[in-house]
Amino acid sequence: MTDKALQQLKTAEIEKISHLDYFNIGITVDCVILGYDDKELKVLLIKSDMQEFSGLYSLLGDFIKPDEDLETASYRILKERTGLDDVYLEQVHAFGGLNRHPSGRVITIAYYSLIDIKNHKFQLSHNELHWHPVNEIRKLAFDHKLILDTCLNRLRQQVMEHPVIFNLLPEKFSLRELQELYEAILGVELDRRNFRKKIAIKDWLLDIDEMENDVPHRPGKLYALKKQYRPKGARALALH
Amino acid sequence: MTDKALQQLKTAEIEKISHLDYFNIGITVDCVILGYDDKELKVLLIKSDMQEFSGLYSLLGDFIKPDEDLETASYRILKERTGLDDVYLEQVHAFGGLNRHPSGRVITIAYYSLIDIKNHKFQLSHNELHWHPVNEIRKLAFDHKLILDTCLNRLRQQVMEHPVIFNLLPEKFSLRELQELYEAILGVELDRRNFRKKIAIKDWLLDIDEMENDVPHRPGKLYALKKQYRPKGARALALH
DNA sequence: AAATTAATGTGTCGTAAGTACATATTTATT
DNA sequence: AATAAATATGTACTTACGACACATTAATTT
Repeated sequence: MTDKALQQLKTAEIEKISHLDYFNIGITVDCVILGYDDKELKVLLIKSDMQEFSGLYSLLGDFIKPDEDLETASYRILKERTGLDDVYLEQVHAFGGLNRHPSGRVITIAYYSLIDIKNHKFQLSHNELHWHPVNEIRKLAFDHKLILDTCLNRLRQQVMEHPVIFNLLPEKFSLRELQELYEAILGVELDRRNFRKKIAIKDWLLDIDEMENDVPHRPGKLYALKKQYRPKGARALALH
Repeated sequence: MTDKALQQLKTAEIEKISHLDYFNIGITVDCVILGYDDKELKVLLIKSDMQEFSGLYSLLGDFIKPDEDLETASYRILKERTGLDDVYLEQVHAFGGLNRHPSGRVITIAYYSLIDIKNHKFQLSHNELHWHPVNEIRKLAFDHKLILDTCLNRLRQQVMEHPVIFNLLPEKFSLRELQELYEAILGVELDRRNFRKKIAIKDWLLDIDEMENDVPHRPGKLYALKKQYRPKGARALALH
């Protein structure tokens, strides 16, 4: 080994240390991937592979790569885990507590996304993935329960003001399905007449002149979200 | 140099590289520090010291230290720059575009804070600091104009629902002052009678039975925010 | 085929909040 | 004493919200 090479290695050691001072913070993106099925709001979780959290589930996340921005990273995770690339995605909050990750300092930026479980086929190659009803979740790995709750609160806010909820439904749906979804998200029962009045005022829906045909009772009319409210482009990002 | 030491240096080189792969992203906090003076909403800015942005101003920010969480970092910046430690602070959004910082990959987490300019003495040792009326700002260094606008939008939302605006005012204020502040933030003119009705319904204010005494016209009554709505503790963080 | 069941679909009334708008009162100033 | 400029306050109209009941339709059962 030449002196030059030695010097290079020493420099590396020094640089590594000074680097560690300010750059040894990992940055991840965590995705709260929400779906709606069986009249329940569900979140996609994976069994934690960390010793410290054995038996617990965690959200889907990954380190941000040096050459991808935040939205690209969260979109990549979604694509890798669900195979979907036409999803609603919204940044919610950054979490940076000192001890939130057992193996070092990791700051995470949390996103939530809304997908239609039924209308897409999954790459369920990762068979540690599971859909969990959000109401039954008591504990998650890391601070992921806090992240989940924060995202759910954001969703509840959004739902009252913006037509985001339709990302959880198939293209055509009945007003009953829509109401049940609102009830699942908000955790309250709604009066059918008042609900319909409220939706009518928003003027979000298109009467497509079709009826339900797979229900064991009187079929309801089907509606679709008006085009102008549909997320635009392949990557449906909510910009603020 | 022993073989062991050599090996250690080699390991350092490797670790530095793999470290660089995922940990060479800098993380900063940027603070949109807002104050209200002369019937205008103002933001505290500093002249950028970067070649690329010469002549432009930027928000106040700093790298996050390895041993401080996000709130601690933003609070530290506020304290360093304003000397204040009883401020309203709220996280707004993380910005992670690839080319937002000329000297490398830097992700920033933006906070806004509201302070009463007049009632506190400043450590204006940093005399590159200036208060700028937000309405007159056209361009800032980095992506700070986008960050500013994002924070202002968040503030406008909050203002309609929560009593955050009072952090910009002295303890005692008249309804006229309060209305002017709302008008400055929202950028609209409000009807005095309807405004007072709306504020009365909120039931935020305490009639302290004092009058203005420094105005060149008929003095108005003074009010204070009820205790229950005042930010609690030295570090007045808005938790969500 | 008739009766039953279970869901869809719709309207009204009372209450609360939002909006537009005008006049009397008080204080400082002239 | 008169004037100017701001404070303080109420009403009528419209719109949204919440509680509430009954007729209709289609599938299922008898």
